[in-house]
Amino acid sequence: MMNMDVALSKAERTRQLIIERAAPVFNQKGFAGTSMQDIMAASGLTKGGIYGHFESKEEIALAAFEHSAGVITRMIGERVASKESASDKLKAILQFYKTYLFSPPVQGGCPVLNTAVEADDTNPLLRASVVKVLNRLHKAVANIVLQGIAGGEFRPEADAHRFSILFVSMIEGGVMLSKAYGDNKYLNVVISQLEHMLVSELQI
Amino acid sequence: MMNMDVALSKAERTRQLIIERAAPVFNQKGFAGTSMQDIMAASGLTKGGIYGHFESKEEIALAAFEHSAGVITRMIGERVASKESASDKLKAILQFYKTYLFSPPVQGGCPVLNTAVEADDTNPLLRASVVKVLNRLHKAVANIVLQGIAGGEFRPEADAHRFSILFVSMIEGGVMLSKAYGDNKYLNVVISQLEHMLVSELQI
DNA sequence: ACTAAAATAAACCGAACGGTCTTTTTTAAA
DNA sequence: TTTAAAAAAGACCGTTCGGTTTATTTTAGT
Repeated sequence: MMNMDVALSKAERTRQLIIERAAPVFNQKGFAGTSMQDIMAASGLTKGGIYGHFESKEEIALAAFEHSAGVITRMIGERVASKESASDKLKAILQFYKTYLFSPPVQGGCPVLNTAVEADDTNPLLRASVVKVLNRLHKAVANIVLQGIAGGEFRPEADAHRFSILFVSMIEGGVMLSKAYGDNKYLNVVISQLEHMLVSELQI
Repeated sequence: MMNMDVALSKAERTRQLIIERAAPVFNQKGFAGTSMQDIMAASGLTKGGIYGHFESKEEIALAAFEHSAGVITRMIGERVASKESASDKLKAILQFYKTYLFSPPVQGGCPVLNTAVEADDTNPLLRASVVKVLNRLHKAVANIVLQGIAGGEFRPEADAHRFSILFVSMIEGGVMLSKAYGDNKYLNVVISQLEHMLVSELQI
């Protein structure tokens, strides 16, 4: 048996490959719209190979969504960490979403939006996973606002929780419109409004 | 053959029944997630009966989406028509969405959001239909703003097109969050912000 | 009441579905 | 280099898929 401490085992690497290859497929076609054939084609493995690593299609979808969400969360985290001020951090998130549709981290648009909309009435496990990611996102934004308040950069009476709800709603709404129209304009309008609100509602 | 002028033919009534019964199913499960079995169960007809009125599952989905969108468009239209001032008209739309998730006109949330998200990468026909509905919605909102400007109610420099983009994005984003969380709070925050923007950005 | 047409039921189609099982191949420690 | 275990292939499972076809029932004008 191979060394488990040094690196990923073959099985773990293959599992990861399946997840990475399946993620954009699920993100484009959805859970119901993606077949095992699609995952076979994307991963280059046969059914036997895939089911050696996962118990069900749903387990793959769950792992794929968490992977996609992780990619985005990490990219946002990097951009946020690279900025000092709270307003620069928020602007960095907005900048990230500006390039979202042209060069998407995971093909198919925003996995949170896609999965939330498909899963809310049909798949409790996926929905629960979406809620977890949304909570992370909300907390991240709210924490930046709170940091801005604590640092004297934002008004003390600013409502961090409320702002983060607007922040996320507007971005996801803008992503939906821009994807539907195939035109970045809608997302850009929303982002520029958020940049405006940053100044008019938060900044001292 | 029966009289075609007086009323809907049996065929037309049955076709309508299939559409009405299929609409909430498609809106909850999506196109890929809805099977002909589901439509058979919802309509009370067998496959043969259904396929006498439609050529394919896609044709039913298209008609169902247009029906769902029509229901909502009509409800909004009524509420808008019942108000005189532009700001009352916009407020009426917001009020309509406030009760959206508790008593949805079509089960499963917003058909525009649901269909846009599912169809954008997978179903050009459905996507085109979504874009049509979105255009109607945008024009309706923008026209109200323009009417408000013309009537001296809103500032002359108000950007109607831009406002309608924000209006739609925010509502749809709020609907997505509230549906995902199963909590109206998110949509309510977004709506109250839009009510605020109505005053602070449009009103003289 | 008769009848032709319209509407529906129900059996049926091949293909694709998610998932399993057995065999073969690959892997890596001894 | 051998060997036992792990991984993957590929045939196979019953079921369900969207859709068709044919037989039966219902409809409504005469």
